[in-house]
Parts: sequence; structure tokens; C-alpha cells
Amino acid sequence: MKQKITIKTISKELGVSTSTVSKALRDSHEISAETKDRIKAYANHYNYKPNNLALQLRNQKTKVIGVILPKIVHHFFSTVIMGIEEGATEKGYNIMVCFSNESYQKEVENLKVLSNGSVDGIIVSIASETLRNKDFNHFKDLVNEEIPLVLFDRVVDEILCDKVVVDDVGAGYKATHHLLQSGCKKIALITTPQHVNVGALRRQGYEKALIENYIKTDKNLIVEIDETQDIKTQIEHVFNQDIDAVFAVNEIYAAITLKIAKERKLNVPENLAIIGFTDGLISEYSSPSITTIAQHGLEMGKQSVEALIERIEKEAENLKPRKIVISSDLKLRESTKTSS
Amino acid sequence: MKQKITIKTISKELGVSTSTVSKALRDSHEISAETKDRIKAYANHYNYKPNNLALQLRNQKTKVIGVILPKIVHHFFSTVIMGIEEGATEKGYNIMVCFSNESYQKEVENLKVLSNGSVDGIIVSIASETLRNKDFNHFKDLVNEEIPLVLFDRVVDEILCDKVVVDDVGAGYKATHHLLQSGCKKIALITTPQHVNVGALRRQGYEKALIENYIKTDKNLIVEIDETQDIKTQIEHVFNQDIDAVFAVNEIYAAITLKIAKERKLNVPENLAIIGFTDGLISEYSSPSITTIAQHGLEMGKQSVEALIERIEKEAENLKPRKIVISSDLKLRESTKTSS
DNA sequence: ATATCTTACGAAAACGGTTTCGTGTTGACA
DNA sequence: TGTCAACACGAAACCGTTTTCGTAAGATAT
Repeated sequence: MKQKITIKTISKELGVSTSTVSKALRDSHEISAETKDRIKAYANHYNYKPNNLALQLRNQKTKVIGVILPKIVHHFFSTVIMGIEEGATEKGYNIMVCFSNESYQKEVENLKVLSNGSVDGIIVSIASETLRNKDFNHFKDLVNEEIPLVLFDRVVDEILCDKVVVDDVGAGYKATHHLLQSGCKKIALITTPQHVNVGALRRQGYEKALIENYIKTDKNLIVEIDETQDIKTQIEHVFNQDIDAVFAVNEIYAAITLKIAKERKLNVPENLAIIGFTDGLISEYSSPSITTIAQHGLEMGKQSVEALIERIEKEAENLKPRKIVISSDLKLRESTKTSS
Repeated sequence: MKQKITIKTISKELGVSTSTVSKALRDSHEISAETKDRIKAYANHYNYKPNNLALQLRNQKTKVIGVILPKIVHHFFSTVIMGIEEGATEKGYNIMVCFSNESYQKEVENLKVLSNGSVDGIIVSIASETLRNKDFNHFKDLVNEEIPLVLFDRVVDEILCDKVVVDDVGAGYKATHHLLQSGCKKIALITTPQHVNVGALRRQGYEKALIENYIKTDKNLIVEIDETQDIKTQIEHVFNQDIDAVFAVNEIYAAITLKIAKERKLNVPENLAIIGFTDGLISEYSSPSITTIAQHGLEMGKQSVEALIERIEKEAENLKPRKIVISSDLKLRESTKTSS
């Protein structure tokens, strides 16, 4: 990189002190108009840009927000990151993005790297491995150091910080309820293992809706997908049961379900209704398009970053940890019948 | 944030100088074993972490790479970012991500923010608005400042820097060739406006394949999508022509084409073969699944970041700008007939 | 006993800014 | 002519770290 022009360069070149240069560039009243002009002209001509690192060190704030995501090639997280970026830019912050790849170890490392002063606060959605082994000490350390932290989507109660979640129980309920309303009775649930808490919550909503309609939940209709195995095979299993609807807790599972249904020449939604989760491109462009729970990732990202920035900037006020719940909507499309 | 513990704190507390602390923590031979132990124990106990900003300022390098993408909610860019992150992590770098949202203005701003010392180098895929208005001065300034820069996918010749691209012409050729081989004769092309150069290149490949087979390109079969208008309507237009195949330059266009085909009760691939570009989730999970050109976004991200880091770390060697071409593969699926 | 070499540490500069607190020069006013 | 304020600028500290260059004390060599 070319030798950057600094305040020191300017001061030497123009025969004034660095303080004068600094003040002139910040338009201080202490400096005479002509000196200011001279300095500004010079700075402008040589395209002077203040060194951000120096400023950050001086101001003891970076105006950068760290973001750790479990994965990125996933419509929901893409939209969240988009929302975070938008919200951050609006408030003059930048974002630094890392991925845990669902790995506990990488999450710990990412957290360590980000917590050494490079960022003013951190937004995280917890890796599934971490959720499974339930070791949250790296987060607790962060909280102890009083580094502003916001958790979204995949959150746990043990960590005392702001949280932004969708109303997973409500969403699971809405989806199931809609299927019941449209005449379905035997609804399969394709979900994640129980340690991924969002899966567990959506399942609660599912069960709640069934109970309200005096339907016993049938364990055989519930498939907990093990992502290390072939997903399609696992889902196909449930097709051997007598079912008339499927509620999948994410978009991929829903798409695969649709595919299997077609292979088996089942009419969707007449013979089999399908509802997915996360309103992504697959659901939108498949045919029939898939009715889904819209998770409002953009909104989630924005709320997360706003909460975080508020905490960063009002740290003196010692706010209590908050939990922000984003409501989710059912986006009706072609893969379900209209309510009857 | 809690008052962080610094070297100064330690030195005061232990009655030694900051230099001693620094050296002790870095295991310098200048410091006696007992002093080292004392200092390390203290640092450890109070969880001392060196302040990154100070280090960055001192070392005149940040170990951070800036990334500017036109958009993120897009499978290709998601995978690229994934690849960049992986490659960066491998070499001990972090990434700072910004989005131009296809806007020239935002691109300029992002570039300004990143070029003030916060990052050691920058990776960019140019915003479509910038490509349209052909104003690349912000990039040229960067090059003049000798800030390491790598452009990927959407690149232009005017900017002298490393570039990573897929073989777009070859890919367009491969796709078209495959359609011709399988017996299709009237192949429509759904592409972007000409200013998005990747679209133009893929079109070249398309035309080349046609010419080789003595088929005249028919302007009526080529649709340049204006994304500010409704995409579906524009694509439907070409269905009024007599066509037996469609080559779409991205995944969305391909998915929409498939949808229209189904609405019109056309059998895919018998009545209409479809090939897309960018091997994303939609193509994989739609039914029939869509044959596509796999763009190898992951590979692209990795190559970009490796090129950039090489340039950063070997800046003395004054490397010539390179152009790295990633080959693209045809991923055969259900939306095309097998070659005959 | 003197010269020289280790050992173990500290002072100070440097990275690039901002800011507080002087201070010399003017000009106004009594 | 003395006093004081206003003006315009500079010196120095500070943010947190590393590193170069001393240097005092003790050990060793001559």
C-alpha cells in the first residue's frame, strides 16, 4: 500500500503543528480562516483521509458490529444479515461477519476474535452444536465483560442478554391450525432434533393446535431429521403412514416433501397439503408454490441491530435484558387448500 | 462496556514497566522466569486480552478484508461469501461485509468507509447501476492508492486489478450446446440487459453454439429482462414464439420459466427443455429439478480471497494484475433431455 | 583491581489521531 | 501606559501496544 498521507505529513509540509491541522480539518473556531483554507486545500488535494484505526483507538469505539451466523447459504440468514446491515448503516455502523458453520469450536474462536476490541457489540445466532452440548460459557464470559450482545432466533435462557425471536409456538400453531381448518386431519410434522429449540417450540405450537381440536398427537407422524443422514429418505418414511398434510419446520424439508409427493403422484394440495417455514425463494418459485410461515428475517435483523446499538449507546442506563418477539405470518400459496 | 484490563493496568499493579509486561507476555528472553510467571499469572487471572485496535495501529495492518456485494439474498453471492470467509479464516483474516444493493452511490460510500485503514484489502462484485453508468473512478482511486483490490464475477477491464470470473462465454456455449445435442432447435435466451457484462458474455456463448450448428440467432427468442418490471410477464412473452428450449442466465429466470411451462401444461423436458445458471437451492429442489451451469461460488470466493491475500502479503513484489478464470460445469438434472 | 559481558529491566518513540491547556501577540479600553 | 480579552496557534498527554536502545547491577575475565 502506498504511504498514506497523515496529519503529520500535512503539518510538516505546511509548517504548522499537528493540533492545528486537526483543528482546521474539523473546522475549529480556534483556527484562522486562511490557515484553515490552506490546510483544507492541501488535505483535499492529496486526498487525505483520517485513519480509522487511530480514531477508533482514541474514541474507544469502533462503530463496528460483529455478527456470527451458523451458516449463510440459507435464505433466512441471508435476509437477517441484510436487515442487520441496513439497520447498522442507518446508524453509521459497519458489520463484521463471521460464520460458526454450526460448530461450537468455531463459535468460540469467532467470539474471541470479536471480543478483543474490534467491535462495539455482537449479534449471534447460536450454532447447533453449541445448542446440543449446552456449553454457553463463552457467551457468559462475554456478558461478564459487559460487551453488548444480542441473540436472535436461536436463543437460550441461560444467557442474560437481549434476544430477538419469532413467535415460534404461535407460528407452529398458526400453520397447524390452518391445515386443520382446511379439512386436514392427519398432519405429519417434519422437524429438527429437540435440541434445536426453535424446532421444539414450533412443535409445541403444532401439538397445541392438535389438542385444541381433540386430536391425539401421533408419534409416528413426527419425524426429527438428522441432518447427517439423507434427508429425503427420512421424510419418505412418513409417507408410509396415512397422512393428508405435512408441516415442515423449514423450507428445505418442505421442498423435499413436495418433491416426494410429486414422485408418488399425489396431488398437492388435494391429496396432500404442505406448509413450510421461512419464506424463501424455493417456496415462492416451486410449483405449486408452497404456503409458508414468513419469518420476517429482515425485520429480525433490523430489530436485533437496533436493540444492540441502543445498548451500546445507552450503556450508562444499565438496561434490563429484553426479549423482542417478532410475529410471524402465514403466507398462503398453492400448496394448501383454502380454509373451509 | 466494563473497563478493560490493559498492559498499563498490569504494569501499575505489579510495579513494573509496560515494556516488561509486554515482553513477559510475549515470552521474551529478556525477562526473568519469575517476573514472567508473576505477570502471566496476573494477566491470566484477570483475563487480559491485547487490544486489537492498538495492535492494528502499531502493526499497520488489520488482518481484515473488506467485501462489497451487490446483494446477499441470492444463492450465488451467499456461496461466494462463504468461500471468502473460509479462505480468509484459513489465513487468519476476518471479513467485513457491506452491500451496495446494486446502487452506485452505496458502492462509493462503502468503498470510502473501507479504504480509510479499516481493512488490508477489498473484494468487490460491481453493482449493476455502476456497470450501467460506467463510472469507475471510485475503483480507480483505490487502485491509485495501491489498496489491494480483487474484483469477481462482475468485472470490467477499465479497472487494473486482479479479477476472478467464471468462463461465462464457455458456460453459455456449454448450456446451449447441450440443448442442441439433445435435439432442441429453437432455443430461447432469457438474459439481463447488455450492460451487465456477465449476461452479455453468456449470450456470446449462446450465439457461438448456434452458429456452430448453422442456426441463425433469432432476436425474437432473446429476452432482456428489465428487473424493474414484472419478470414473469416478460418471460411469458417468449412463450408465444415457437420454442422447444429455454436457456436462462440465472436461477430465478429459470424457475419462473418452469412455472410458466407448468401453467401452460407443457411437459418438461419433452416439450420444453430448461437450463438455468447458478446452481442454487431452487434448481435442486424444484420438480423437475433444473439442469444448470454450476458457477462454483465457493471456489470463486476462495480464489478471490487467496489472490487478495497474496497481493497484500507480497506487495513488495509488485505483481501484475491477474485474471483467474473458474471453469463452470453443466449439472445435468431433470429439466433437459439426455444428449442423443 | 579493572575491563567486559550478561542479565533484567525501564524510558521513550512510534503508530495517527484528538483535546486540554497553555502562551505569545494584538487590539481595545481605562 | 497598564490591563485584559480575544485570537491563533503549539506542546503535550492520551488511546494500547511493541520495540529499540539504554543502563544499573552483578558476574566473569584479565
